[in-house]
This record gives sequence, C-alpha cells and structure tokens, in this order.
Amino acid sequence: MESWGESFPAGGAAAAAGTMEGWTGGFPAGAHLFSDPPLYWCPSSPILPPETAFEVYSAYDNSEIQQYLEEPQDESHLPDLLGIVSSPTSDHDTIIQTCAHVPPEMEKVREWGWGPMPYTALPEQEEVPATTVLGSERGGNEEEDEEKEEMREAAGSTCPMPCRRRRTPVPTAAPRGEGSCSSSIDLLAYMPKSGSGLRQPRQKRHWWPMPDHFWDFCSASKSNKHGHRKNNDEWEPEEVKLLVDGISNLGVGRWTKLKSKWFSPQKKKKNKCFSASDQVRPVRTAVHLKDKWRNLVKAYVSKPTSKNKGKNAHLDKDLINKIKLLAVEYPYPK
DNA sequence: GTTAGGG
DNA sequence: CCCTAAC
Repeated sequence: MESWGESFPAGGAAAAAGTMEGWTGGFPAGAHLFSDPPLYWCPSSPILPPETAFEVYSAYDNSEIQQYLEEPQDESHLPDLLGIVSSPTSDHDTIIQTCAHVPPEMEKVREWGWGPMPYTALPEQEEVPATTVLGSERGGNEEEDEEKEEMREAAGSTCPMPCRRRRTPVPTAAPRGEGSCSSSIDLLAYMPKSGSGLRQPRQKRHWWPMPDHFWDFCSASKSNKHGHRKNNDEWEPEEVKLLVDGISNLGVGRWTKLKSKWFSPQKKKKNKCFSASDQVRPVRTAVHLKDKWRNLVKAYVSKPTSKNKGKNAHLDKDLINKIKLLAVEYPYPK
C-alpha cells in the first residue's frame, strides 16, 4: 500500500488551521481527520503501525463508509475511507480519527511540564466511538490486551495527547457488542440507521503545537512487537552532513548530546538545513546516529566494498573526505 | 538513561 | 534498524 503521504498531497484542514506545529501529514482538503500519533510519521512508513485504531463518528447515513466497514479491515482501505471523507455529500461532519498505540513514554511528556490543555475533556461515557484495529496481526494475546487496556484507561482518565481534541458525542446507536480491541469489532453497530435524520453539530476544532519530545515519541519510540522498522527512509545527504558536523564537534560516542544539539526539530529549523517538508523526515535516535556513523566508517575506511559504499552513493566527495578524516581522528568502533 | 556491539 | 548486555 502507498503511504499516506504519497496518497494525498499535503494541505487540507491542518494546513488551514495553521497552528499545529510540525504537522505536515497530507490528506484531502476538507477532510476532518487527525491521528495520534499524527500523520507526521506516516509518510516515512510504507505500512501502518500495527495497532492503528479508527474511531468513526458519523451522524448521517453514509452507505459508502458502511460498505467499507462491512469488509475486512486492513490498511488498504485507508485511501478509500479517506477519499470518501474528503468529499462529504452533505454538510454533515464525519470524523475519522486514528488512535494508535500510545507508547508508555508518552507519560513522560506530561511529567516534563505538559501544560494545561486548552479544552475540557468530555467524559468517556458520553462518547460513542466505533473502533477497529487496522493492520494488526494480533490474535487475542491476553497480556497485550491487558497492557493496552491499561493504556486506554490512562488515556481516558487523564486525557494525554491521544484524546487532546474536544469531541462531541454522537447521538446515535449504542454498540451492539463489547468494544474489545480485536480486529472483529462490530463497526456497523455504531453507524446510524439509514434515514435516521440524525446529524452531528459542526465542531470547533482546536490545534496547538506539540512539544519537541512528542515527535520523538511518535516516530522513533521503541520498536513495536511486529518487527517493523520505524524509520525506513534512507539518510539524506543533509542528515549525514549534520552527523559529520556533530562528530567533528563532539567526537565519537556522545550520541545523545549529538542528537540533541544537531538533530532536534528546533535545530533543524535554525540551521535551515531542513525545509518545512523535512519535518516529516524520520527521527534519528542516538542509536541511529551511532549506527550510521559505524556504517559510514565501514563504507569508506574499514571495509570500503562497493556494496557498503553503494548505500551512500549520493554523498559528495568533500563530505566523504571529511568522513575519512574523522574516522582516523576518532576510530570507531574503538 | 546511554552506549557498544552483535544480529 | 533492532535488540540487549553492560555500564
């Protein structure tokens, strides 16, 4: 499947809102969609996160959506669902909201002084979300279910980022079944009856900037349990240049320091090494930086096979020379 | 929490 | 890029 970023050009409601710093995820203009983690990191991922849940709020009859919800759910449905939402047939709102797995590290953001939210969270009971898990290969692992349940509880009671936007309850059907987090949730239970005439009032949407650490957690948190790689994007020459600059300043081994000084989103902006669109680039962790340097040294110094060099074929000669010099100055592995 | 090194 | 032992 295409990544979301490829499927839809950037723009749309988020760009119009203009206040959600770092948001560059693309989706059709007019689509009322947000996701947690945001679409920010989707463009770099050829697949959806393994536990991406969709909550569908709808107050009008939409047979097209209904049709899709009747079918087996997987990420291949996303473009179609989003496409439908992008062109509503009436002035009613349909909101497709993705709520992906919340890394435990998210809690730390709040500990670090997460400020008061500019909204009042609605009590969970008032919400009637329809949720399905997309792209999940899970099969009822009890331990994982408990774990997820805990996270959902935490999200509901203290309302961290995954539910940071005001939501209006949908005065439609109650769920027919228990809303467990399996892939077989009865989505249709949440769909309004045809011709019910119910509609949801337009909502006021609020966006506000996320702290820098938020992006780190979104796109480079711990790996998931399904072996998927978080950062599938290749290193850009600009990134390699930042890495080389950092090492020439700090030496080898201070990867965390290097990351915070050369690879934070703020630094990217200040350095102007990264354009706005580069904000969707994969986040490099300290380990990534270490690994990249190891590979660069291997490619140009310790084991310069054509295969090793091939992956950095886009680097210019000056940069390669700098790598060679630094590799001599700071041997690595030591 | 970070880093080094194997996978 | 992931994983994890060792610090």
